[in-house]
Amino acid sequence: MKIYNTLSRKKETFKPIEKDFVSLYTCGPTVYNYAHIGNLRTYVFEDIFKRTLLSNGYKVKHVMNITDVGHLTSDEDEGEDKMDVAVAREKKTPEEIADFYADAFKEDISKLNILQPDIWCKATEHIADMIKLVERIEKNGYSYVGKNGNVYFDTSKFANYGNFAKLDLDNLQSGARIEIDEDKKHPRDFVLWFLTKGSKFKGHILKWNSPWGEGWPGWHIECSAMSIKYLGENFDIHCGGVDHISIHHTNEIAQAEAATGKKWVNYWLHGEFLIMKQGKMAKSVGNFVTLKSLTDKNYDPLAFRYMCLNTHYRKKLNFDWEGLDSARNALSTLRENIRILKETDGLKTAQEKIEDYRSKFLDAINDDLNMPRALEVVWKLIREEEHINNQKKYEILLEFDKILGLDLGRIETSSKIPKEIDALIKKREEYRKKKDWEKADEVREEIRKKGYIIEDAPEGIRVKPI
RNA sequence: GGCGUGGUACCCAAGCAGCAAGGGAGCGGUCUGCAAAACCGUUAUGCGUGGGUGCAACUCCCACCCACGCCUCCA
Repeated sequence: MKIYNTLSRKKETFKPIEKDFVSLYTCGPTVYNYAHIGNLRTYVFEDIFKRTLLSNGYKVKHVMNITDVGHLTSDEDEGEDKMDVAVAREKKTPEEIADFYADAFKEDISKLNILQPDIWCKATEHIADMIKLVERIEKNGYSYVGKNGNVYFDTSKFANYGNFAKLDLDNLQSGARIEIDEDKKHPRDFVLWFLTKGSKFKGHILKWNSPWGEGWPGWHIECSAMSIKYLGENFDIHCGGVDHISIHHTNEIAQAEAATGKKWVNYWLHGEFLIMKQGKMAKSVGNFVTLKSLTDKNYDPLAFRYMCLNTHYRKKLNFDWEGLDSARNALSTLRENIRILKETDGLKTAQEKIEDYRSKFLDAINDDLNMPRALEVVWKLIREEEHINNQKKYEILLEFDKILGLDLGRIETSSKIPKEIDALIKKREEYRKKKDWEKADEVREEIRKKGYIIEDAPEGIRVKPI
């Protein structure tokens, strides 16, 4: 399969370090608030990627972190800690906040049919690993202690700093948007370990002892430390959002490689943003839409998943409600077709035709996860009239769904129809038998008002909640 | 100011040198007592604008316009 590697800015043929085995690290959520659908788009992309790896026969070891250490509102040694803000807002302990939002996150991804990682790792449970990594960096001479006592990474010592993000270091306007920190040798240096004592922000709750004094870890160190712990000093793939390329991942690479002295990650994949009319969605901007706000409006979470699949992961996705409606309708037609295929038979099967569809589908997903093209194959197969029988179509579509994750086999059952509605349906049937259409239509309208739609399909009556 | 991405029908969106995928919506039709669902047909001589290279350009090159992202925590 081919994937676009941010390291080379090219599509590359994927070759894992170990045959048939893939080590995968995906940047996880910060848990001081709900995830929004922009965050979730990235996890959907990563899920499609993981499912594609699995369908190519790889065993995948997937690690995802949970950032339950607060981030400062600025990467400098100032600003409030977001976790502390949540603590003040919700009057809970940091642990309670973190657990609450981590659970909410897991619920969200489960609703989106996203496969769980093999290992969840919480930052607060790996402070010792982070300290060890900072010590290695220190021992190798890549760090210094500022006047305020914070430990900084010395980017000038790391020869390839910024190559990953193609940063033009000479032309970066440091301080253009943020205050230059006097304690750093260079504005682009970043904190490995914050010291409580030196911090301008005094109310910080989470803190630990370290060789440099009591404090808390710099933001970037957690991913480096935990991924190395679970996947080794050199592993296959690291994923995240595009916003992380220039700072977070650039710094992670610097730290990890300064500590180990070897190449850290072979492939980097980044998902593009979901944006609204007024720009990107961000927790810090506060213009975010959660999955719950979708389900509150009776959208199937998988309609959002379909919406994500309709655009390539490296392209910005414009979110609006019309677009979500469009995805919902498409998914519903798709499911309806699957149901019909399951329940009916058709023409004779031409095996070579099936193989043709299968290979086109696999070509699409293996070409840097081209899901719009994969969906095209799905629709063409659905509407294929000539050569493939319905049972075969049904089988192969469910096979495709192992990657799409749209739960296409799900059938909107009539099983939970209340007795009251059931009685009305019987009543309507009686009118229909007598050809009293007026009365029958009245009953249909009554059923509709109670929230159900009746369809007189050729094979019988179907009832669906609206 | 620097770096980057993108502008394809009413909307979303593939394609990226050789007859412009797919979905949604609209319209017309088949089916139906009527609906609904489903299906069929239909909607870009055109791919932001202006130049250039090529037998051939949405696809390559140059300029310009517009939008968005990153350079600050952020998916």
